[in-house]
Amino acid sequence: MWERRYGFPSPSRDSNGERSYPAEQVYRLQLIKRLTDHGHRPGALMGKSLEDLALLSQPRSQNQQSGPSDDPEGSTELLALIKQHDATGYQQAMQQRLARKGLQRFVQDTVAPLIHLVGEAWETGRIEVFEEHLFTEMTTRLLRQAISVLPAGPRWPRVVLTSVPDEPHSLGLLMTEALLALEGAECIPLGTQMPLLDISRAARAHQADVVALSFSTAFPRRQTPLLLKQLRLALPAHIALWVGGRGTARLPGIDGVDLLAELDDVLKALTGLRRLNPPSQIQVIAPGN
Amino acid sequence: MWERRYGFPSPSRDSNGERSYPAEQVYRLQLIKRLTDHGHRPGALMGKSLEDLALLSQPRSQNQQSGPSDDPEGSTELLALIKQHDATGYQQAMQQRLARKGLQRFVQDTVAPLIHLVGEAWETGRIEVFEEHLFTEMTTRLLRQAISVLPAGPRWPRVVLTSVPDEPHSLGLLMTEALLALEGAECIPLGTQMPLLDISRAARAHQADVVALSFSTAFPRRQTPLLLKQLRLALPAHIALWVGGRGTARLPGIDGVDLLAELDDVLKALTGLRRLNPPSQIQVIAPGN
DNA sequence: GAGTTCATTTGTCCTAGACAAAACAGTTAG
DNA sequence: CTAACTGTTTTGTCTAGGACAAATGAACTC
Repeated sequence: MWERRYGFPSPSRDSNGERSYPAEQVYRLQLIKRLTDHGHRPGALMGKSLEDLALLSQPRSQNQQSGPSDDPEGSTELLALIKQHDATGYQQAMQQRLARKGLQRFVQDTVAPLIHLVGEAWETGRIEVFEEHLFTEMTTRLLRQAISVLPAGPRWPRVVLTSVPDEPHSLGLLMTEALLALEGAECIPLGTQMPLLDISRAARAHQADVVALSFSTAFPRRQTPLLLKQLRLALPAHIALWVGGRGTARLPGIDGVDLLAELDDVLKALTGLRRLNPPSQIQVIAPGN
Repeated sequence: MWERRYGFPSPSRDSNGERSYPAEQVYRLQLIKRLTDHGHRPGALMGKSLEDLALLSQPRSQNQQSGPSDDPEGSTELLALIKQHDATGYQQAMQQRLARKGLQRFVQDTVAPLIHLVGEAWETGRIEVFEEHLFTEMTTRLLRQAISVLPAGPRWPRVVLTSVPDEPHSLGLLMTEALLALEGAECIPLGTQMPLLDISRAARAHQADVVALSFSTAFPRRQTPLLLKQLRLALPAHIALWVGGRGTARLPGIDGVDLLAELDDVLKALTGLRRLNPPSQIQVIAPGN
């Protein structure tokens, strides 16, 4: 469509008349993809030169006035380990931080900023695909292990954690699970990419009090509101719907959907829910709403 | 295309002239999808009645003559726990089996058959999406934890584990990792869905001796051979390429690609590699081939 | 300065034609 | 009777341009 409409890209044709994209145009398209993901409009980008595009990519971290210690958690250091492909070193450095700070602060002050940093590096192409994968894998393992050693006990409320189709990112869910499990909630992690109807079925089957969804920045913002409305409709009224992740920034409010912009809001939402449905009501089905 | 060619599906149109598929046709399409995935051809299925389609789906477990104790590992029992949505019970039952049998036998005798059983249930629609997700999540956690407690030490060879784009299944990789890690190999798990060029980059960056890929039955068989040839070409000659999973059944042999049809073959391949490159050569770059 | 209306942008659907690769079937040779 | 070769059919995916609705941004009014 862009080819027809803007004259770019303009691929050559192979012997079968099929489009063949020169590496230069592919690179340009990758650049454009990054920029459109950040809100730039295709029509405005098509005419620009490679330099102009590169310029637009850069000045992202300009807005934040950086203090004397902009990176108190050593995220840069951790990222450096990843970029050296030192899986063991990374794991040890993270374990050390986890032991020093405790799980909650570790998640909020170390993991979350690091994920953000990696996301930024990803968007600007400063990190290789396999480096990002290694990071995700190692961090996932760390968090899973940290969660698995938490003490057992009576848990409430029951929270189903998952993401919608086309949203494969699981780290946000895992961080949330860590925070919730710490506070004594019962987490039912169902992986990512669950069709809407199945989310609803899962919530009923597991007698969940809450369904928590995560959206990354990469998720196509376009369809999010409709998606959430549909899910809210499919879900029984007494089950809360929590939605978080950077992909929910600047999302219009929806009735019956709790937007958790920051990780901190997860804990607030939990407190709020518990105030409304005091612990005496544990095991009561459908406490009303 | 099917609509144009076979007259099915024949969706109604909404007010915008866009196709709208009745639930019955969607169900029928799901049935057809399952059958084509198992080798049936679309043209032959289109004319059939719902009953005929259902009949074709059934007789899969017919071939194996079932002995008196067809399910010695209690897979059915474990699956039942999943279908009762009893995550805790499943986890405990698995932990118990793991403790009793040891990791290697656990993986080969319990996890692998169970994954197979779940896959079968999935293909015939006898398991809900969210049940399959819960199973995957719980099993993943189990295996990861089992791997993480293995003792450290000098490890060789270095094996990069990943899958190609459009192949999101990770349990096969995780089982392989468990077996390899047990035998003292150094595993570098890079998650799933890595573009070919990045697999090659990763292998170089991590100085891997082996790249191990996993293909599930759901992977489009069509493109597998070409994919593997391309990857083999992109990869340095001294790095072995191991390919496994049920998606590689009936795959034509490819030069320089080791087909591991069964989990057991992983261990054989490891032994073979070690015989060719004896441990004295540890740290030697590109031992020739 | 905030809300409403209009114009533009943009993604996604529509139809129909063509062809190459894969799968099958039939034939021939050992 | 098996195995390799050849021709035919099936099947997926590409091609082209047309249309329209939802999303976005700009201009206007209160």
